[in-house]
Amino acid sequence: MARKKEYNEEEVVEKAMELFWRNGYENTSMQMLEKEMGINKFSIYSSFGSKNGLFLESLKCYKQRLSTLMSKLENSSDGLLSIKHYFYDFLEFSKDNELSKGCLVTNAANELGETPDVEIQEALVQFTNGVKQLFTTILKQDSEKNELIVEAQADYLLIAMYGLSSASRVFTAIQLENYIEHTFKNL
Amino acid sequence: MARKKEYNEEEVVEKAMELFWRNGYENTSMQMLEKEMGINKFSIYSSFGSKNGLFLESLKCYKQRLSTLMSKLENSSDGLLSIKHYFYDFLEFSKDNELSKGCLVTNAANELGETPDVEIQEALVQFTNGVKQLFTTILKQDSEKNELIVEAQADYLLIAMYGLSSASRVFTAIQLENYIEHTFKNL
DNA sequence: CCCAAAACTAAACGAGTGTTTAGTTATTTT
DNA sequence: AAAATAACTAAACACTCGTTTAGTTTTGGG
Repeated sequence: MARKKEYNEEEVVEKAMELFWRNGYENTSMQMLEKEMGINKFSIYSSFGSKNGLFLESLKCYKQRLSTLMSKLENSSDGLLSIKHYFYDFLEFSKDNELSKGCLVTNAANELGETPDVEIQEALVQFTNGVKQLFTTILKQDSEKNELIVEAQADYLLIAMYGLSSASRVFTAIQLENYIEHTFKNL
Repeated sequence: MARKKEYNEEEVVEKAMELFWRNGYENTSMQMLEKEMGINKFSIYSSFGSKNGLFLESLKCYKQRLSTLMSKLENSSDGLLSIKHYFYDFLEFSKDNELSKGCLVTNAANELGETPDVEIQEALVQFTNGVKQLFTTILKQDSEKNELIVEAQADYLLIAMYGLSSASRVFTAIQLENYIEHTFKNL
C-alpha cells in the first residue's frame, strides 16, 4: 500500500448519480462529472473504469436510494392503496424544483438507441422486474383476486409507473395527481 | 435560375423523419442523415439550415403522418370508445418490427436536457396542446359530463398517451393492450 | 454561345467527446 | 532514510460531432 485516496467512492458516485439523474446519460459529460464529483478524470477511470461503469454504479446507488420507498411499500398491508402511496412517494422522491427529474432507470431506457449497451439494458430489465414483483406481492394481499388478474394488474401498474416517471418531467403536479387518481380508479 | 435540385425536399425530409423517429435526435448524426436521405451534407444545410431545422421540418412531417389518425378520431362520434381506438391506432402506427418506435414528439421530449432548444420545446408544447384539445372535443360528445370532468379526463388521457408512447418502446404488445384496456375501464 | 447562378462533391474546420498516458506528489514499508 | 507503490495533475490522444468552405459541374437566360 502507498498513498490513500483523497475521496470516498460512495460519496462521489452519489454526486455522479445526481448528475446522471438530472441530465441523462448522454447529456452528462466527463467534464461535468469531473467538476461535480470534485475529482480528476484519472481518478474516475481508476475507480470506475469507464463512463459506462460509473453509470452502472450510479444505478446501484439509485436503487439504494429508492429502496427506502420500496421497503415502505413492501412492509405495508393496505394492498392497492399502498401502491398508490408509492406512486405519490415517487413523485416527491424525484422532485427537482417545480418539475421532476423522472426516474433514472426510465430516463436511461428512454434514451437507449438501436444498439444499447448490453450491461445497462440488463440492469434496466432487472430493475423493472423487481418493481413488478413487488407490485405482484402487494396485489396478492387482496385474497379474492386470482393469479391472472394479479398478473394483469401488476403489468398495468408497471406501465402506469413507467409512464408517470416519463411524464413527470413534463407535466404539472396537478396533472400528475389527477393521473394517479384516475389510474387507481380503474382497479 | 440556374441548376435544378436533384432531390425532392419533401421526400428527403420524410427519410430524415424516419431516422429521427427510430434513433432519437441525439443518436442521429449528420453522417447517418446524409446516407439515409441520399444527399450531401451541403444540400441538407442549403435546404434546412441546420440539424435543428431539419428536425423541426421532420416534426411537421410527423404531424402530417399522424393527422390521418387524428382526423379519423376527429370525425368519429363514439366518444371515449373512439379515443381508445386512437390509442390502438397509434400502436399500429408506431410499430417497428416487434417493438414500437414510440412517438417522435414524446421521444424528443424525453431526451430534452436542462437547456432545451426553445423552438423544439415550443413545437412539442403545441403538439401536446393539440392532442389534448382533440381529446376534449371528443369527450364533450358525452353531454352529461361537466367541463371540469372533461378537463380532468382529457389530462388523464393525455398523460396516459404520453406514457403509452414511451412505454411502447420497451414493453410487449400484450402488456400494452392490457394497459390500454385498464386505462379506459372506468371512464 | 457564354456567362452567371445555383447545386453539386469532398475536404477541412473547430469544438467537444470518452479515454489514455507521462510525469509529479504523497505515503507506506523495508 | 530509501525504495516502492499508489494517487494525484494536466496534457494529449484519437475520434466524432455539427458546420463551413473551396472548387467543380450543371443549367438557364441574354
